[in-house]
Amino acid sequence: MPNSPRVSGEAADLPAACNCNQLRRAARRISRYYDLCLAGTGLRSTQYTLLGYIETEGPMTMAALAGLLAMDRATVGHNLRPIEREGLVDITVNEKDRRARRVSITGAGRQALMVAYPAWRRAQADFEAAFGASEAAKMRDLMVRAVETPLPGL
Amino acid sequence: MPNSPRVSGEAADLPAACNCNQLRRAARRISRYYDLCLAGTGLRSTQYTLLGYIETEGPMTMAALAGLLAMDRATVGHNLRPIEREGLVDITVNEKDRRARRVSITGAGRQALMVAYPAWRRAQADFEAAFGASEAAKMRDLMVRAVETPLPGL
DNA sequence: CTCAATTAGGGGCATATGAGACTTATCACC
DNA sequence: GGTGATAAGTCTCATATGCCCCTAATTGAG
Repeated sequence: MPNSPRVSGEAADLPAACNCNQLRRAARRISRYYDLCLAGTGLRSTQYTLLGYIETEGPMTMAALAGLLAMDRATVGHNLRPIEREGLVDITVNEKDRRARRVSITGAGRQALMVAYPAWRRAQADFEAAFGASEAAKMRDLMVRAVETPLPGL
Repeated sequence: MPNSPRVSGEAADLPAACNCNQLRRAARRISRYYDLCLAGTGLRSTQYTLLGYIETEGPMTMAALAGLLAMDRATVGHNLRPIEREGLVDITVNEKDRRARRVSITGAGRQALMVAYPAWRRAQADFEAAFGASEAAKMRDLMVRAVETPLPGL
């Protein structure tokens, strides 16, 4: 067919030029590797990160967790469900402000974190060996700046 | 409590040092912004990207799409479902290799892409204005290299 | 003190993501 | 030309992600 209308000239390389697409592509691939390494520890990468923040920052509200993770409040609630069910975190009503919940890590949660730590270490080390440690540091810095970039309406 | 055992000394800043976490944090935030801009166009960012690849690269199998998107084959199948239902792509059996499916964009799919293009352009422009165009280019380059980094068992 | 605006979460919905087991089809080797 | 290995997709299941709308609680303006 002679007429397969393209969206536009500039759009021809859209996917490759799209910041969002490239970010998500890389996030998928790296997440798969970290999850592969974590397989068998009982924790997914999201859960490992969630527990890690609570462990290092101490008990906090879901909104605070959402801020740390650059995650929607509702998503935090959803993601806490499985690890609450397994007793890795406690969620209690904050008596000072009864709207809020206090999310804290349990002994079992710390245990799970310790068990998973070597697997995470392996993922981190493998990735940095292949990608380059300094490149990885550069990448993390860019990611932090991307998260902190103010965007209209967000 | 004096004894709140920490996982380990090195683990104290785990979440911030984790390549996977920082990548996902940024992907969440930037995705939210692109999706916010795309709201009302009828396409999510994933769907826009999927259609964009099919439009620019031409009809291909799900496995080929999975490769382009650094996405699991099953996930490609799932993500095609909504846009197939809405008639934006056609999925037909490849008669040369009856295991494979040929995924192609339809006229309605090109139309949807054209309608969403200004919104995508706005998201891209806004992000690069705030983050810096050269930083964005640097980021995309790092993301491509991350995807192409060989990892054991992946 | 009162009431509107705001904030914290929950519930429902839809898409996004990938593992694992399975089905079907192709290919390579003998 | 069988036959075992491999490849493409699907189905099921569980988690991940974020929207909207809702309720409850707090805060602020007057």
